Amino acid sequence: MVMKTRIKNILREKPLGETVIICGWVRTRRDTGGFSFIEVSDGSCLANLQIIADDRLDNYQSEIKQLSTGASVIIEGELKASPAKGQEVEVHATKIAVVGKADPETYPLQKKRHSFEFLREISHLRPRTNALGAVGRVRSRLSYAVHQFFQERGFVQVHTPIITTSDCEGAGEMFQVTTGKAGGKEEHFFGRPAGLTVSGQLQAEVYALALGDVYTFGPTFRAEKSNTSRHLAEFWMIEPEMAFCDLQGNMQIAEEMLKYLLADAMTHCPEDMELFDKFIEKGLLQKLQGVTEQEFAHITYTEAVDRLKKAKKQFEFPVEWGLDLQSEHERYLTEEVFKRPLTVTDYPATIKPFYMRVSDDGKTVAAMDILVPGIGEIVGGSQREERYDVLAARMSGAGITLADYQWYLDLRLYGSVPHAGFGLGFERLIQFVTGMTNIREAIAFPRTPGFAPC
RNA sequence: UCCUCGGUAGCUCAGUCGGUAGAGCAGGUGGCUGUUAACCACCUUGUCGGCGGUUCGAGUCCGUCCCGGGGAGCCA
Repeated sequence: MVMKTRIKNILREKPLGETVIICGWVRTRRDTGGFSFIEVSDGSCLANLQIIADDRLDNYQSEIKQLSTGASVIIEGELKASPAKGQEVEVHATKIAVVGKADPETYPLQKKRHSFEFLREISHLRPRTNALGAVGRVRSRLSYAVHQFFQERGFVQVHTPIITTSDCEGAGEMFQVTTGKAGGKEEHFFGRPAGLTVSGQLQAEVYALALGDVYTFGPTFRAEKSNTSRHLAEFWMIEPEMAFCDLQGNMQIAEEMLKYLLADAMTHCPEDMELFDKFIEKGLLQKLQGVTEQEFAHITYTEAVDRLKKAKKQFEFPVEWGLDLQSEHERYLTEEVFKRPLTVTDYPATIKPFYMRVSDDGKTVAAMDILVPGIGEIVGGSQREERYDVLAARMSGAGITLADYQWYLDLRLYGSVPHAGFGLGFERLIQFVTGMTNIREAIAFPRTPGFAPC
């Protein structure tokens, strides 16, 4: 194995005069007289490294001058200060090995800008572009920051099951899991119908009532035929669950976490974030900076309904206490009224799932949604119903067979405590942080109805 | 799933009243001693999304299906 130096480190440390070995992919080649400029990316950072290759290289005519976008190379050379504008340093190659060619007649990626729609058709090649590569790095960093945030605060990560026999009411359609031996006497492998999880919440509650503060961070599946810029059939969700915690505490940790993650991306991925700010969403950095500095707005559902009723704006859908807020209503509130993240709490019990805690008024539940400009709902959570009888009644009302969820009810039978939690859509967070308008750019391999090419 | 706008060269797109298809970029060849989406000259590229219909004739009109964008519902 070669002792490669990553371009990120070269650009940070700039070890002038030293011999370095770069392993990467050609982005572009420019010839001029007796030598060529080759820009190489190795994925470690946004920036390319400029390589000077001249005709003293024994394969200059035979291979170097044929190098095209996408080809893989191993380059050995001396790092020198660059005399021209555009880059501080460059490598004067003493040896260039062409590892893998990329036929320019058929290689789909060109030097110019491609539409994201086109890049989606080549999801196996699109991380080689500046924008998707940057998303990949930021996503990785944010994934790390999620763990860091919770671990710093003593939360324990729980790996909740991917295959489950419990539906989480109100969380959409489940994909069914079978052995594939259809026809004849198909038996349920797990003894009863099973599916891919739509949420780890119910199981996270089990561990919260044992370990205190826990979180899950894993894939989630929804068999909804949703075809929008903010829905995926397979997505990642962060779900903290906290024992001895009420709605207030829940709101606090959610706001703290969002701000922590935004700040982390700006601190640790400055070049990538600058790319988004420049080419994807103008003013992105200012927006994110503002979010980290300001307190989130907070209103109750009832106040939201009042505001919407008094609004001069004409809405397509009716506003009435008891009806759920529509997208247009949420967007109006967060984008036009408050112009910052907005937490809406205390929704009518009739429009929220059984597990949310019924408030003293008997009409509302201790629910919270965090709405964000441009995306809408990014967090959905609640204080959970910890009273056995109230929960059982709510479940029966929702048409749930109590016996199937006795394990969930047991949590209220033995040492029940007030507890709360929420779900944060990881891809929606990535959208918000990168400015990507379509969620299909926020995940490496998006799965949507009719689309799962590899 | 519904509404709406699209699908034309490898990519981005133009194509008038129905008369048989074009531009930029990419790619190829040659030129250029420091380029930066390099530059200059020349050259190549088409199942006009699929199927069916109307017509002497369809990229263009009609039907239908597939795919994509935007919006909605569901939600994270």
